[in-house]
Amino acid sequence: MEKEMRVRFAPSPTGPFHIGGARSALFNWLLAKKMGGKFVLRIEDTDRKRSTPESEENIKAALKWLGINWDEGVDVGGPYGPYHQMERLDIYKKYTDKLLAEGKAYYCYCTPEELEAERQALLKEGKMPRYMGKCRHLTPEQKAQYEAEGRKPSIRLKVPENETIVVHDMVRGDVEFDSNGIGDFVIVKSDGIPTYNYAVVIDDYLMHITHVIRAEEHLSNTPRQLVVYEALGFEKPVFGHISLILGTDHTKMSKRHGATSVDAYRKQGYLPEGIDNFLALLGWAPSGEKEIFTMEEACREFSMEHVAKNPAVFDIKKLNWINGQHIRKLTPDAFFELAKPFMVEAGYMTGEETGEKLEWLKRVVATAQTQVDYGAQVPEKVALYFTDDFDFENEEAEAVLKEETVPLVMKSLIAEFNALETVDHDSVKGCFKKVQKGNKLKGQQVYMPFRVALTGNQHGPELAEMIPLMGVERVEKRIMKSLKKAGIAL
RNA sequence: GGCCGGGUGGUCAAGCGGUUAAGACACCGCCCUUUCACGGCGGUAUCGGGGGUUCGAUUCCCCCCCCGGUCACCA
Repeated sequence: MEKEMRVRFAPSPTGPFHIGGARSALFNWLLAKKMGGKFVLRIEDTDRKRSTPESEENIKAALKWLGINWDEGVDVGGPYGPYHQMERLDIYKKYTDKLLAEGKAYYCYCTPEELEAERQALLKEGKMPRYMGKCRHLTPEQKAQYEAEGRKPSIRLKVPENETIVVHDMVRGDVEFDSNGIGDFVIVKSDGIPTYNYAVVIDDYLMHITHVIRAEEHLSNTPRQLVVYEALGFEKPVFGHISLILGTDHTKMSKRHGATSVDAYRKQGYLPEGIDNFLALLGWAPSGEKEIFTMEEACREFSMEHVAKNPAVFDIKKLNWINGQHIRKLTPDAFFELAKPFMVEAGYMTGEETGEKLEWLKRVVATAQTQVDYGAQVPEKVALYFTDDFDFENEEAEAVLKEETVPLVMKSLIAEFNALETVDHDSVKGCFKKVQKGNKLKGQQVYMPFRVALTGNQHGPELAEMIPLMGVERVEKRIMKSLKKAGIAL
């Protein structure tokens, strides 16, 4: 039997959850689901200065929102916990002691200033800055001397010389590195906390991770981690480095490219299925031509073999289109729920409405479902139902009302509406037809002036849909006001 | 700068030695519609450059160019 596939997502809680992180998590999740494996969520909180509980909560909430649930990890537990690195310090220590005892690692008493001086000197010579192993062979006397000075040592790993380190990568193939390009790096900081390149190896091994899928920025870290695997005698996982997401200027996506946090998109009223769909398409393509799909459909087809090597530019227009497609598939009630916070924010509702008022709001919001790409766009689309105060959009619109048939059209239409027993789409439509035919007018001559008088705009939703929602009384008031403004008497 | 990765239309991308080089977004036009949107149909536009290998290169190899990543007691 094949060994169970186990993947992980291991963010550090140092800021709002980034869209790039979401894609890494998504690819891992897709792979795990596809292969019937397990997805582990580990929190890498060893950077005590930047890690915050808020960030961790933000990440977990965003993952849940996106539908990326974890089988093992923080909060849910699992057989290989704990899943916060700061709770695993004793575990790392055990391995560090072993490395020290075997002479594979050593104490380094260099100060940041000394390190910086060495780096600058190397740079000056045109060499690659790296640690040259100054403390590699300290005598007991020298150590005692440093200790007496009160220097707190860090611990470095001895990196073998003249070796070719090859990373077997699922998306890039074999990538070779020269071990001489890597200096003895720090595995435990002077405060006793392990560094990323060290802790990640121990954790991945202990958590039985079989496939490490992460962003390309980690590719050049991988040879360092491989050295740790060797020193510890651990079996290595398979790696897969997916490309970066770029901004429109082709540099790594950052704040100046607009919203980069998952939260920002959630707050704009994007759908998790829209974001997932878009992210999945960045670096991966399904075999067919269908580009709109659910998470379930995606993981059925997902394969690392079809993951692209080249970085992808984040195109908000395509995201909008994809999200719009998912919005159109929503039930009216689901769409209403999506729109609600924005409607409340716009002051169009309180969220406490019930009965007829609520039903009316739902009907109004429903008119926007084919018009928007994300929730925040709803209020502007339905604004005309909430205020009777409007201007003509331009002179061209106002000019429409100067037609000589306008007074007749207006008078007849309003009379017809008032005579209606039930005001709904079909009956209103009937009124338009009756007035049009009865006066032998063209559609343009009746619909357009009425639209302009009613909304001030030449474009908008279907009149037969709009009028029942506004009610005849309001319609009449708005018409009269517009005509007066345009200087037309009935 | 060293090391590493990448380069198919404006963007996301199929392609894996022989194709009229898919498809999607965006853009333009047409249709539907009273208008807009939705939807439908169609169009413009691409293999970074130069050498090889081969009967034949977008596809394989080399060089150049361009872009990106990384060189921390951050992850």
